[in-house]
Amino acid sequence: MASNRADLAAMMYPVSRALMAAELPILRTHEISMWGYAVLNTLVEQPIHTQSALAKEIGADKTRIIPVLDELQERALIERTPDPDDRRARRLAVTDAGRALRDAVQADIQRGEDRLLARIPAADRTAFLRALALLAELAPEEISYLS
Amino acid sequence: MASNRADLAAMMYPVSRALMAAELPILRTHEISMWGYAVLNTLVEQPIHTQSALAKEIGADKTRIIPVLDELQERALIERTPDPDDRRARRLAVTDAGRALRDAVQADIQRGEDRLLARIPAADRTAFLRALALLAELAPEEISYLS
DNA sequence: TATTGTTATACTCTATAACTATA
DNA sequence: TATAGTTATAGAGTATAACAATA
Repeated sequence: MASNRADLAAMMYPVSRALMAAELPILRTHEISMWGYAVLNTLVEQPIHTQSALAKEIGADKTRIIPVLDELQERALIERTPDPDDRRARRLAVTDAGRALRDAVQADIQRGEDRLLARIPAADRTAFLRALALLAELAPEEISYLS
Repeated sequence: MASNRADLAAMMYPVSRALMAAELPILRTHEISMWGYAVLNTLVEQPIHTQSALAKEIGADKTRIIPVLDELQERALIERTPDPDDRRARRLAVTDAGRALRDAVQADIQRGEDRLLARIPAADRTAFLRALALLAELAPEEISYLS
């Protein structure tokens, strides 16, 4: 199968680092951090019932997102409401302002990404995005070379 | 263009993290670090005339690869020879043993990767690899959303 | 006994500063 | 004055341990 290609990780990791770096100026313009944006992006899909679940969803440690959630809440971009069914937990939901901010950020980011994707021949571009989406939907545990 | 897709970085970064994590057990088996493997991979392509150039090539700081080079040299996987034309510099080249090790490691890694790639429909797979290789060959500076 | 959220702490990785020797 | 290689140090980012409240 492999016709003398470079390792996948060796190709993908530097590219994804560069993609993240390219997002930073945009995020700064909107005064939000990478983790903050990741949280908004996740909560836009659906509210989440515990902070632990959110942390797991975005691949972060539960202790690491606490300052992020604190700031998002202060800025009224998310709501943390005590769960009446489990008084330990705090339900998380994005506010209208949070949704608007994430939409604005994403529009800027994807505008830049589209210019980059334009370098890929149209015939390959959709297949690339389809394959990438497929890989991204795999659970991390499914990406293993053992067994 | 974008038909409601996730951000590129949001898709690629977790995947590349998982790919790197999947390599670790293989690297451990061959008793080499990720950076050590990256160095061998680069030197297999061509010898390099300064450590700074090597560091830049693999996206590392020049101070960070020194212990890596020390160990590779101790294990006779690379050679560091003083450059007669510039006595500050040390030319870097992979040895036969180094080349053999990198070939063995790469075979193991790509065997695992091929199993992963098999999940992608064949019609998309080659286009995916072609597009990924194209992005990987861009200089990091070319991946920018400004201008 | 286990889990949620939290704080404080330790650890890892990475970049910066400062040095010697050459150019 | 600038660069190659090196060392030691500082910083950012991340994970671990321990705690109170609740299940």
